[in-house]
Amino acid sequence: MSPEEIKSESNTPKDFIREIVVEDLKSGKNGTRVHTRFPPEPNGYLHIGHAKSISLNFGIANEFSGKCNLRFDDTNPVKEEVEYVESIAADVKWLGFDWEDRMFYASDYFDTLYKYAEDLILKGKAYICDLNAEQTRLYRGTLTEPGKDSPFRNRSVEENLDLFRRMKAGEFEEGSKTLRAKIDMSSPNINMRDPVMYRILKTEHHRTGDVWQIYPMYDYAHCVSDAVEGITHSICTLEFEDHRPLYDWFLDEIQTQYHPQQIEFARFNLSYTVLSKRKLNELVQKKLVDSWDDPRMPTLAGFRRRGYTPASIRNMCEKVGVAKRENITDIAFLEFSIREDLNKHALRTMAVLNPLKVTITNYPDDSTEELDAVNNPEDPAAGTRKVPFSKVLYIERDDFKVDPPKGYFRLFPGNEVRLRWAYFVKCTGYNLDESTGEVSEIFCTYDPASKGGDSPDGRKVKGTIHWVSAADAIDGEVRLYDRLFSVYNPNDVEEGKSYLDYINPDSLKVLQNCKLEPSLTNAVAGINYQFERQGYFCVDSKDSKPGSLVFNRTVTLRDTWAKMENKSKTS
RNA sequence: UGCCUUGUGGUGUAAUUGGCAACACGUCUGACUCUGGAUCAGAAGACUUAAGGUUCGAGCCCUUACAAGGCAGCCA
Repeated sequence: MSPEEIKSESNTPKDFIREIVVEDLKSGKNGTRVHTRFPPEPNGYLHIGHAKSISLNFGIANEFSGKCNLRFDDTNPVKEEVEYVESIAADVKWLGFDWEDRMFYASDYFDTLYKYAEDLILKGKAYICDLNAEQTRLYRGTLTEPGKDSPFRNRSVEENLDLFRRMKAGEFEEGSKTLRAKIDMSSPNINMRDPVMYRILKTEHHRTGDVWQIYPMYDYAHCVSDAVEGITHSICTLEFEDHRPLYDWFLDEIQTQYHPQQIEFARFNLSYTVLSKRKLNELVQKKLVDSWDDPRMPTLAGFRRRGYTPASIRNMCEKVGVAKRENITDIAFLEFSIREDLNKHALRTMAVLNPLKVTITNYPDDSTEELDAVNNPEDPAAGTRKVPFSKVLYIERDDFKVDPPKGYFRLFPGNEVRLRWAYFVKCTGYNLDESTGEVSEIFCTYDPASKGGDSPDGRKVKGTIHWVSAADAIDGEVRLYDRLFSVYNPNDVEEGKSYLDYINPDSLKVLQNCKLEPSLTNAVAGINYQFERQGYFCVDSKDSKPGSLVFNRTVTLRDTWAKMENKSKTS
């Protein structure tokens, strides 16, 4: 990108990180390079919070003709597994980002890290400490009191080097020794109080197997990994702000060729859900959801199974912006984003979720006809399809009322509505189920002249409802998903309660024997459909089988009628 | 009670060397409509945490408060 382009770009509003990048490009700090990285620890599945970090890092690289690496921060073998690296890579790819040939691991640099550690020892900037974990904590001091020097702080370089090599060789027990940076035990920044660089861990590593007995800590490994990869801007979340002086200290002491700049931004939070790995894990462990990819989970796997598109997630991340203040993004942003995308792209179909039988009394008994239905009014290129019509149909139970409330303009005795893409029908009567008192079926007459959905006499109807031919319908299961929690911020609840007390009991409703239009027979996972007037749905990738289809509701359509009803109920 | 960071409509973000607080979501009207969807038009909603100060003029600069978040793993 030329300086002129950078200049003109800088007129449009930018977040503070992109501003820094632009400034660095102008000053030539890193030449013309922009190089970021997304550095997940492979100890869990990616969630929507990671999506923001991913689109920030890859997005910046793309915008400035730079590069973004995928790097697994795998310095703690006791928590990390290959299963996670695979799912993480798949999720990043699904989101639509490409690390090309740059998938790296912090463990790729274990040799380098070790060598630099010896250099630091040689410089007298690191020492082997025999304090155990408990003692280390005591010596560290507190937030308000300075720490005390470790009694091992002044070992000779020779002794330190010897001990470190023997640590590496596996001569010592776990927890018996650490390598520490020699900085300042009285620093007001606790991270600078001789932080541990290496600990002894006799656990097999998912990539390096059992060759290492010692593993580097995050603070040491991360900055060096960034430097080795030539990262220019190392973007992380706010809780690492206090670590920045340490990040810089290591790189200054080691004198790496590159010295990336760490920049912190506020992590993403979403209303009506939780995003901590611990809490998400607890939901799975306690079987409050069925797995990590349960469509109610805010994991990328969950959103994917729910029917969210990568574009909708990327768009939301962009719109939400990036800053340094605590925030909770309303899930309405995400819902807007998915509706915006699906409205343009989803194929319209008709599906009756709670069927009510309708007999068209003046329609010939054994006749069926094929009517043309538009696949997507937003996209003429999507074409049309045929839908079978016959004497007996199903309509949505909610679309008929014996006693319609004010403003209701669907079916009720004496009222005429349009069956979408079919005919005008007028309700002439209904039967009640004697035991329950519920409407069991209704009767209508149709106007043959209104075929296709318009009456030649110019007569208008207020309501249009969806329907499906009883003889041609296929049965299917439909899972209606809603927000997982019933409160805006489940992380901040009444004293004595936990987020688990606020799980939305109606987050999942399963409907059996829904009646779907026959064109849905061959529906497959990965395609988004709109069930007209209801919402967007997709085939469940796990439980759906040909012949016994299962659909997930991604999100409802906006429903201003429901809003009006709710308002009159509460007022 | 130490250090770091952050306070702008309900929510998320803007405001270019100090110059009428902008945009999006949400909310509310109305129009249109073969989806009570979409679309279109419009409205309401913030004296920018508070109090001082500098200035012709402060969301922006300076004080001092207050509030929120983070930090005492051999986690990341």
